[in-house]
Amino acid sequence: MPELPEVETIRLQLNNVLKGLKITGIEVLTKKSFLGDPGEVKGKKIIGVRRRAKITIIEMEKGISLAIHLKLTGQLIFRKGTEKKYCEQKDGPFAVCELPNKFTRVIISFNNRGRLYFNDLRIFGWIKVINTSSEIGEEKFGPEANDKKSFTLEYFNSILSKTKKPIKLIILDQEKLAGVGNIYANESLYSAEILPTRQSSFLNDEETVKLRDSIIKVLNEAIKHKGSSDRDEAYRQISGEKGTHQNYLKVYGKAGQKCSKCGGIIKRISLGGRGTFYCEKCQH
DNA sequence: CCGGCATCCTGTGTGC
DNA sequence: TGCACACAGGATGCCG
Repeated sequence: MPELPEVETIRLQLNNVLKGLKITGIEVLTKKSFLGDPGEVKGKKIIGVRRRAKITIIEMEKGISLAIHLKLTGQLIFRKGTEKKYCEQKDGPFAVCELPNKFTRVIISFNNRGRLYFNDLRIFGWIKVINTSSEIGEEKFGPEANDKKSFTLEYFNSILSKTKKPIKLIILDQEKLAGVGNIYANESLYSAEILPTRQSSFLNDEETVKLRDSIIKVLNEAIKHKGSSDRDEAYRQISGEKGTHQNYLKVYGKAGQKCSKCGGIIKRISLGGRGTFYCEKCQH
């Protein structure tokens, strides 16, 4: 679920509330969800929270970090015993009125009585104690997709020219471009008016420029709107509130509806085993 | 090396 | 109402 904009929103908010705190305890409720020794981080002070691709990295003193991947259904909810809890959605697996809940896998406690709840319905996500960034394969990731300085046009041209794969699969490949997931791959291609199935090496110069601009623009817009909580509404900000960018999506999950630009019908196909949405009329 | 598929899990929605 | 099946935002590992 969470892609770059959602993880970036969480990172920013966690950085605000966790910086300077000490970890006082780690409770692992589901073994598969926590990799490494919880004792290694106990008592450590938090220096800051950063992000690489879709991984949140809580950096502590002595070069130790907690790397967190939310995969499809992970949530990170921060709460202090005293503060008013967010409670809008009472039912369903992603409601966070009462914590811990059935899907809470790890609870991290801090010296200000705050707690960070890692919830994950499908148990695909993980928290990992790391000493070096290579333990999460950081050096393998491509440039950050929302950063026009590292994601250059020259770089984009070079990776596209080398492959015959459909363009959507390339922008979803974290080793080529870091942070784009299924929602924003669909939205970016729509914005650039390019079909997801187009062969990468056949994009012309104009299309390549437009697609790069669209990816950067779409991701940064979504960050402004604090991410998308679509469909099952798993994604939450650290307060438990939903994001708002779902209200701005143009094609993702909209099969059968009218395109807002041209009135054409939004189609759904499967590409690389993932739901793929596009407007047949305005994407070429 | 590549594409395609199954896999890790649990839950919801749809159609018969 | 029951049941079977499709689908779900990610990423890896296996196969031929």
